[in-house]
Amino acid sequence: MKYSASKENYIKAIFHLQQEPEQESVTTNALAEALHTKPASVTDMLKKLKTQKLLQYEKYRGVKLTPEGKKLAVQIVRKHRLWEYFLVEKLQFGWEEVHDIAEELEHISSKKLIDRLDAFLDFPRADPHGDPIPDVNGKMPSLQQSAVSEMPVNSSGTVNGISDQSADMLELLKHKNIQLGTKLEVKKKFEVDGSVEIKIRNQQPVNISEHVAKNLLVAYDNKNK
Amino acid sequence: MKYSASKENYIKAIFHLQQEPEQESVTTNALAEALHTKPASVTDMLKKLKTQKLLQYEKYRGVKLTPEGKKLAVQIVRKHRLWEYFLVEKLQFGWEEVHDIAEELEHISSKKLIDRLDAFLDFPRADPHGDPIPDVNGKMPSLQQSAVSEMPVNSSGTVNGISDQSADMLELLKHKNIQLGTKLEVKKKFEVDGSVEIKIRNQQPVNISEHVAKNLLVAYDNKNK
DNA sequence: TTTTATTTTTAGATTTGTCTAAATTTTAAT
DNA sequence: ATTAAAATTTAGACAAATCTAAAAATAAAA
Repeated sequence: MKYSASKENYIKAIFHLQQEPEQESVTTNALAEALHTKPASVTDMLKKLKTQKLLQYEKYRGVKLTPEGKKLAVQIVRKHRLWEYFLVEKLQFGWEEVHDIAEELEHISSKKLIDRLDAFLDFPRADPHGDPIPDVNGKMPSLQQSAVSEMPVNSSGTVNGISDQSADMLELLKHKNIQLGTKLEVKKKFEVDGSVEIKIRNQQPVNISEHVAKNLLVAYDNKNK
Repeated sequence: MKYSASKENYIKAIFHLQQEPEQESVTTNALAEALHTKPASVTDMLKKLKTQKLLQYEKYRGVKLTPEGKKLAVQIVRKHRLWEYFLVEKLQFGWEEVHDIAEELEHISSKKLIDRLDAFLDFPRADPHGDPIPDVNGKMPSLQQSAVSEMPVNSSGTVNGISDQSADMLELLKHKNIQLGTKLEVKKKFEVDGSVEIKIRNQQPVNISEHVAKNLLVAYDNKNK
């Protein structure tokens, strides 16, 4: 079955909103906001998606994906994240630039394309933002991921994401030579201000502030590149 | 300026039909056929594209791209062919499978993406079908390309395209171990039946029929991978 | 528990791209 | 030079996805 880009966007948005804890059913207004559209448009579309069995919807009662809808959502997320990984890893894009492009690429329909891309990229487990990439069967890898601030002294890991994607943050990281895939080791943690001293291979140890340490995500289990 | 996938398809189709020799202006029916749509729809669209200054159109008089329209067309062709090259070269697709996927990918809007892709692929000059890929500025490389049948004895070149894309032909080539990028040398030419004996590195010389020789295209000048 | 405010839905329009059927224009043929 | 055939355009409709404004339902507040 093939769905329009617009429908896929609705399914994806519902999926993401559903993830939020204790967020059983998704509200019309929330969807409208997420999709930069108007509540009336959302109602219209929900009715269409319901007839396609992608979601459960009772008027005024909010919406929930059916298993089928969820399956579709996961496939879209898979595409989105694989393309993001490709853009950063192979085409040298910055983490911050890839979202919008992936937003378009995720609607390319060929399943074979995406599976081949997956293999070409050597089956990455997380995208450049540190979010897990579902495998061919839609299974999400359980990432052993944590912020640098949570790591014990002398432990090491590989940068695989960053939660604060602000320009300032990226600027700082670039300056400190930290990027996706950078292997680092925690040398010292300062309780006073929450700052952390880290060492990157072949470089002098550097100090990062609490803010940075909390927003720099590291994988310490998976061979994520 | 951004145009819908549909509009881009019209522009591309007109561009290709225009290429045909002595084909000054393109006809409504020809366009309808090329786009698998109805003449009435074409008329409607031409009126819209005219107001956007992409083409010259007088009713009943056929249509021609303006310089602006041509520029757009070339950009689309560039995208299409680069993606095809990517699919074959990096994702191991067969020549015959890539067209439809590239047909979708060519509408992804980011110019930066396509320029990065170009660099990543090392600026290929021809797509898997042997058609030239326009460069960043829209300039078509002049390919020194010819059919194997036209090559002098003892000359060599690299397979960069094939005109007969039939399943049978591809089957035969696969069997003979000939693929995109294969380097070959012409050993002998038989006038009787037009067949040619060629040698591929590390292999015994093989004989190909006149038909194959005429449809197997080889680059003997450009470093086309 | 009324009343008020918020959320959601309906009704009716709009835009884009398409279609069929009928009318018009051009081209080809007698 | 007419007439017949082919190509093209117009007119009117339709599906998808969106919108605004108004109505209805639910939730919150007095």
